[in-house]
Amino acid sequence: MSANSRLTIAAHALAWIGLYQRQGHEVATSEQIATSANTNPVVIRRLLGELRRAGLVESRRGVGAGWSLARGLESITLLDVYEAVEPGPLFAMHRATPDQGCVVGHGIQPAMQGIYEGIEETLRHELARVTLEKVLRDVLAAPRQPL
Amino acid sequence: MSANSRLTIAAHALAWIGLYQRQGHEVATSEQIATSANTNPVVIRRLLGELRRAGLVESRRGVGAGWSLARGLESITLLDVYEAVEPGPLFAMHRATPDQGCVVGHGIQPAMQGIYEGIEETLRHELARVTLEKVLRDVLAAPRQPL
DNA sequence: GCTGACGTAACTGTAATTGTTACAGCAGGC
DNA sequence: GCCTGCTGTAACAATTACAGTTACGTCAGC
Repeated sequence: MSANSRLTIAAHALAWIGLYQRQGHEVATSEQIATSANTNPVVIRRLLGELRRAGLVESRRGVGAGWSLARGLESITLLDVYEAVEPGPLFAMHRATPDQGCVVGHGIQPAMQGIYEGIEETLRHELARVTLEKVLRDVLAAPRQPL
Repeated sequence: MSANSRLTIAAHALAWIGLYQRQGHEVATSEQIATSANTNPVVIRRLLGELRRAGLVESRRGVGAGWSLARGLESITLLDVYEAVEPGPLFAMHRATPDQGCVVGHGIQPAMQGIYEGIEETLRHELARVTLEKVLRDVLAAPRQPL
């Protein structure tokens, strides 16, 4: 489907900020997060900007600038992140509108629309069941690399 | 997500063939289906080729060539079509592997992997609940355009 | 051998994602 | 009042996938 990594990177960033704050720091910089995620700081700032628009994080400017959580990790779900970061639907319709003179061409879009809506609703429900708190817990539960 | 229309077009093609066969015809051509879906016959042949590999349709060559269902519409589910037509996962991991020296960078991929697997399993379950028979029923239930 | 459609390669256009550079703007410290 | 470090955002390149299109070899029945 040519899936993208936006949800993954956004969850990574939130988990990173959350852990960093638990260690006593006030704000995290896009530079630090980008290093952990092995990507470019601008990519992180873009994603965090969308999360801020959704009210999940806050940013400070000036000296001592950076990013902090607007809500606790336990109150943020993957659905919140998904909706902030993925605008479009899961499945697309025909590019060109099908032949309306054909029975199938005429009825296929409303039919699939209805089916897709139900499926996306289920997906949302599943995403809503996973909090970022659980994500961080799973992250920390990963087996340590033996040196 | 940059969603594609492959599942939609494949379902369209199967519903079209199914209806056409119920009207007494033996095989449908990619040309006819492409006209209904308002796309190119090659696009249809490519998709139907994948459905054939999955055992959902059959094709004849030579004179009187075309496509026919290998199984009844009531025994084909959207999951069958989805698996035939969409190879990859729903969500992607990081492009570059994250910093393994960072706790989050190290644990994020197994954590998200596990979460994503559960979600995709639910998606599959939902897709499996919809038969192509139901799709065709919904298609035919669409309100007629008044002339 | 003629015909009509499949099977598939090859190429193009378009769009999305990601990475990257560049630079203006802000806020606190000196 | 200027310096500094980071945000905010524009702009562009590289890569990739999807969809559309053309072209042509292949097959099977007449």
